[in-house]
Amino acid sequence: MDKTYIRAEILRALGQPTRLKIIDFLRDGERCVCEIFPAISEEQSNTSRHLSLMVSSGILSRRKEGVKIFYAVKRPEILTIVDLATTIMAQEITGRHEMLLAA
Amino acid sequence: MDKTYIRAEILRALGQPTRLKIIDFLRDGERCVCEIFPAISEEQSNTSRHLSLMVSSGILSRRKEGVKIFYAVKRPEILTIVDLATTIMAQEITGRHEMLLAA
DNA sequence: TTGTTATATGATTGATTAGTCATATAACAA
DNA sequence: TTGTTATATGACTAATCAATCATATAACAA
Repeated sequence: MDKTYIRAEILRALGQPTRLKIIDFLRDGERCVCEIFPAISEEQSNTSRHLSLMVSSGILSRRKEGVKIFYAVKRPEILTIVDLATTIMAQEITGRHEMLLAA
Repeated sequence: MDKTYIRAEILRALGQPTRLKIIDFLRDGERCVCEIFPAISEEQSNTSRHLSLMVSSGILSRRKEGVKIFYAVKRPEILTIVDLATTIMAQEITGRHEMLLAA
């Protein structure tokens, strides 16, 4: 129940390439596993594990409909965080580029 | 140079309890290692490793002054991300609480 | 019922990680 | 010079992680 630990868990859940690919794919709305894993070119079982991890970290929501399970980004703040990471990445790349030019 | 991988690296650097404690301590401005490690109750060597990791991930900046090395949060977006994670955590806790009440 | 599709999970492997202890380096003071 | 303080790093360990393969479960169709 440590708050630092819970915050870290949320951010750690976002900090993995396969999971980021899933989140990017879910930007347009909910999708079932059968749509997600071919879209990100990962195995079904691996995709399923990452989806479960993100549900238990509070990143994704899960909805069952017949045989299919639909996943969606649970809160808009998630996408804001990912977008801010993109901003930081862009600034880093610019910065490193300028360092190279100056050298 | 994969962009998904770089974004993941930034978020992963934020998603660890000891590193979150460091970032929280650096909210008020730059601090040297000798101030940081007692404040977060971690070993000097462990703290130094986490600081180096965050510098190479683009999270912190490093400034040398005599014997001391001062670290600071490199970009305001970093703190925004951490604050959003706190918001998500609060919503998660509220949600789980309501589920308990409803059960 | 049997077959098919969608998803989850046990068992395993190799890689990465956080943390510790001891030591190295570097800057400055006396 | 010697001593002291601040920081970084090599070597190591135990724990966690991502990915894979095979298999289990669950829902529905024929």
